Amino acid sequence: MPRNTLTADQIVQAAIAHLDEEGLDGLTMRALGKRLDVAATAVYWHIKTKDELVRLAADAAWAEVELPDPARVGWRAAAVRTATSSHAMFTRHPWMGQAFGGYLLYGPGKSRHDDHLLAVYEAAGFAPADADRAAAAVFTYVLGNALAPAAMVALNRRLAIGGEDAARAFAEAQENSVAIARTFPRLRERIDSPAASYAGTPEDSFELGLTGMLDGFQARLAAGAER
Amino acid sequence: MPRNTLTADQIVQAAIAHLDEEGLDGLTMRALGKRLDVAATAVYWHIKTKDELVRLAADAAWAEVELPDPARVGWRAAAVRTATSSHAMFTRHPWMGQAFGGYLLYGPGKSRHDDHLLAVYEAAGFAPADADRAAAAVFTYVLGNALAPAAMVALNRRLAIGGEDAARAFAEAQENSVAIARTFPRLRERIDSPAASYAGTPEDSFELGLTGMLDGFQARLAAGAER
DNA sequence: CAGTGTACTTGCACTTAGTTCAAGTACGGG
DNA sequence: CCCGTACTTGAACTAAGTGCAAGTACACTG
Repeated sequence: MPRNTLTADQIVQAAIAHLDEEGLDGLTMRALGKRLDVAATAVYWHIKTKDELVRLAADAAWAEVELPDPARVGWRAAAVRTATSSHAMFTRHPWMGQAFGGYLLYGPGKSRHDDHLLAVYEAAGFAPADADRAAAAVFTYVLGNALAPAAMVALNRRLAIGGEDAARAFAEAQENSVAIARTFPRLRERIDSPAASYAGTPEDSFELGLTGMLDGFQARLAAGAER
Repeated sequence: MPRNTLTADQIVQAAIAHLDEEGLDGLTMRALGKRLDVAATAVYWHIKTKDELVRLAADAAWAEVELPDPARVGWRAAAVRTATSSHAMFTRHPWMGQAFGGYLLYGPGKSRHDDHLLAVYEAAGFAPADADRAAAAVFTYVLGNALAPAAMVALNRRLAIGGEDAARAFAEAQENSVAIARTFPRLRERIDSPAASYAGTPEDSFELGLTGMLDGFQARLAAGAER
């Protein structure tokens, strides 16, 4: 093995730094090569494609997020902290807001966030379906907020996705369009399992998450509080 | 003026059809030209760039959304309908989930959704700050959910944004990262106006929107309802 | 110490996609 | 019949992802 040799980890760290500084569009293989003082194509020995590189960078970025213990701080505080720390991660790495769209579905076990968020509500004694909906609602709220900084970066820029088998993926997307719950590994497990006791449809999840929010607003309205 | 001539509207309609069928990545100028039975570069006489074309397509797609009258159906029903119809639009046009990130900031007065959503809560008698937060929370919830179908399309694909002046946009993005409220024209107007009575910070908006949701969940938890 | 295989690294080149531009073309008006 | 305006075209430039054949350097073996 040569001595001063590239490693996949070096590449991922350099990619994160580059993404943070230049944004998702700033990450070109040639630019990354320049940063590593290496030919652009040298990266391809260690990493299959640019997509995989971004995914690895996203994995590494998620690992930075500190997740609270719901048993110690209570479910409300845990939910808020989970949401805010995740949001802080999105703020620190704005490219994640864009990349996470694809990252969501890169496979189960990749993100600790979904499992943890669900556990928060389960620990509080929510009925399974309600825990699912609450976790999904909070996460999509964070994700929606995370898109704001990403949108600012995207201002006056170009957004593009590329790949093959568009028609099939498209059909699948429409079929599952409302089912963000399915994109969380443990929720998917529960939903797809034959023994699952999950009774709600994806539409239920969306509607009830929304009405859950409205209940909260109504309480504030009733209290007439101008905070 | 020649007889069988392209129009900007024809191009936009073709672009929407193409985006719906092939996704954001499927829209290449050459493919669009083929669909219009015209050279790819003919489009450039009518439309400045591909970015502008996507923006025009997004404008046209938003125009399809039916928005309810809060005075007639009540604010809760109006909020749900606004959210669901907007979500349906994102489902019908999954590329919007990606494109909207940039679309959000293309300028004020482009989307009816934000104004309408705010009006819903104002009509219900919410305090201004609470109305802002509720509108922002609901919208980000929809937006987060909308990202799920987009994510499915993005599966195994590539996400990229391109453009210039990255550093400045990036700094601006970080500064305003939590302020999704600012991305809504009327909210921005209220926040930036010297006479504004809006007292909350963007962080307040995020935290209070979140706790508003949690209040709703708590009510459901207390009711012990397994719906 | 010489040889050899493995683990990289490199430059070249191919491809796709956005965009520009000089050169056309067609149609309405005079 | 001519001419100008309003388009349309094909060639070409650029940037970026990626494959490939060829090279290089290090560790290990004998």
